[in-house]
Amino acid sequence: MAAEQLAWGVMEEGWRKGPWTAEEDRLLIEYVKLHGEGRWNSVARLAGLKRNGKSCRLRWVNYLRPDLKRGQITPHEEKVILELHARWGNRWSTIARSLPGRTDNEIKNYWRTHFKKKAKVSSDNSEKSKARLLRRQQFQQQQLLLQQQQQQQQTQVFDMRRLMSLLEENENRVPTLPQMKQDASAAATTIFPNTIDDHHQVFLYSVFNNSAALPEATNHDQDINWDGLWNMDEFSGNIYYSNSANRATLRTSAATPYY
DNA sequence: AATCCTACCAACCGCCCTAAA
DNA sequence: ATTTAGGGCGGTTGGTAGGAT
Repeated sequence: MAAEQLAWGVMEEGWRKGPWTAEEDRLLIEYVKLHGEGRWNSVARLAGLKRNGKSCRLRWVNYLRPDLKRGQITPHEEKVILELHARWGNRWSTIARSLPGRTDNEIKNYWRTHFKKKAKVSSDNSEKSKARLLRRQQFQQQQLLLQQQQQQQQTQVFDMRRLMSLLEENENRVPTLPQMKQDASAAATTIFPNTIDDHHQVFLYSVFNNSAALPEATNHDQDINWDGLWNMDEFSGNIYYSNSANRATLRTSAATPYY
């Protein structure tokens, strides 16, 4: 192990590792000029570099390529990253294809440093979410009792404001899609025992369902509710995006009932 | 001034896929 | 049908810089 100790910038099995020197960069650039991209394992032999093919490819793709965009990620790029990550998850290369000049590595690093922490905070909040869910269930039971008392005198009033408050109370939870449908239906029948019909149920369900359509939802610069957004690891496949844009949509819908 | 902490990011690793031999 | 080389991808590591204590 003596001469091949695993440290930065030392030789391992004949290959140099660690940070690239300016001279190595120059040799690699020269190689690509002459031979084009590809055949990376030939670089060592043809360019006189003591780097393996993988290392050369990575250096070129992530750092030396002339079409790379330097500098800070712009707010617009950040928005694109957020939207595409919501859609694709950690498929960094797929996301990178939508951001010319940015590499998957760059985007991945950006994501981890800027947003991963929020995801952790969100995960820490999951216990609180469970407590909120319990309170919500209790609330629904109360509502059911209340509704039974009022049922006799209930008129055919479509009170969307009550629905709004119920939805807002639950804004941070992350239900599954079947739960969402069930909840929408339950909320509707709780509040509108006599009036709810298929038409209204379809509407209520679409309200919940629209909340999961992030690309449209985050095409706004409003404050995003990160708690709901970053919980994807824990709730893979059951993502619920809650943000002010959705609530704004809901308010609009409430003001203009959907018939 | 020294130490600690955090953000940033270049580079590596292991796994996987694909095409050619 | 199998093997192998080349390359892509996502996860992780470790060095560095700068700010906070």
